[in-house]
Amino acid sequence: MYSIHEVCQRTGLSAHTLRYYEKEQLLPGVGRTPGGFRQYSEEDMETLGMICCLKNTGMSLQDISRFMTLAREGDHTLRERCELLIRHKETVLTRMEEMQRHLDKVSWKIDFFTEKLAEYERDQGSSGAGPENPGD
Amino acid sequence: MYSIHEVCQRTGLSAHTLRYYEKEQLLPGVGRTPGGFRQYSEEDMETLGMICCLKNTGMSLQDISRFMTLAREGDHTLRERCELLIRHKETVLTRMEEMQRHLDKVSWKIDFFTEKLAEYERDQGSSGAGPENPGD
DNA sequence: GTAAACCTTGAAGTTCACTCTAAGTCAACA
DNA sequence: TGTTGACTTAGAGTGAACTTCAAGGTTTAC
Repeated sequence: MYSIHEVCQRTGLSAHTLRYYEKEQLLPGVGRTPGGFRQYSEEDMETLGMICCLKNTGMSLQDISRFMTLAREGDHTLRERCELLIRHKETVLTRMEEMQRHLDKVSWKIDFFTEKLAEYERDQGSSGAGPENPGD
Repeated sequence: MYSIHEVCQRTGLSAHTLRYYEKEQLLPGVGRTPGGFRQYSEEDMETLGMICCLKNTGMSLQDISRFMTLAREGDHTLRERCELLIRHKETVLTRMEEMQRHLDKVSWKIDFFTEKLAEYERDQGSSGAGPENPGD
């Protein structure tokens, strides 16, 4: 059993965020001490691991909530969850390929700017104050 | 010269978004017809290309706005812009590597769920209504 | 036993990137 | 000349994912 503070340290999520996730049905029904403090079980920690996994690959909290609702319904939703994960993986792969293409464009721009910069500094050097280390 | 409608078609951005970008200083000073309608020049289109390039690689509109302000200041900001782009590229590469790691985790989860599903369906098949194609 | 640190709740506030609304203007066509 | 329909503006609204606040209850260390 872990306090909210321990869970923060293990997951990197803030206490605020953990309470928010509970409210939003991503991880409902977390246990309480007699005093009313949250107590996370080993199973809760595993669920949180899955939540972070999905969140880190860009799934919306709403979709994660739906996935977790299915998980709570039991093994008869295994096929649905499996298919959902496979579709999600494909989405992420597509997104990464797109990102690579966009990044290629940024690389071209860098080449273009580097060339333009070299030209500009050559002009500055010949007509202006001169290079800082002429005899280097 | 392009009307806002033509720019929408060429960039995939909505008219609302184009006006918003103008207001937010990403692309200020777009020309007007005598009647007050926006007229985008060839140069504006190039700037928009750069904006989309940065946006598509996840740069915030605030940072894009800063970049565009530098661009308007002239060639003496070339070095700064070049360095900025290089740093951005590194950030994106790091983000993509992280994403790949997170995606690997999703893949493991899929394997795990696939196995669990096979087990579950085997159990269902032996104790329940039986497979749908017993003689296949 | 009391003070400081930490927890609880519900609700309001924040940031980002749009997106929509209202009220009015402009252009093209019958 | 009138009527569509696309354009203009300022400003309000939206949704996602938190984040902060206020007011109070619980633990723990001295």
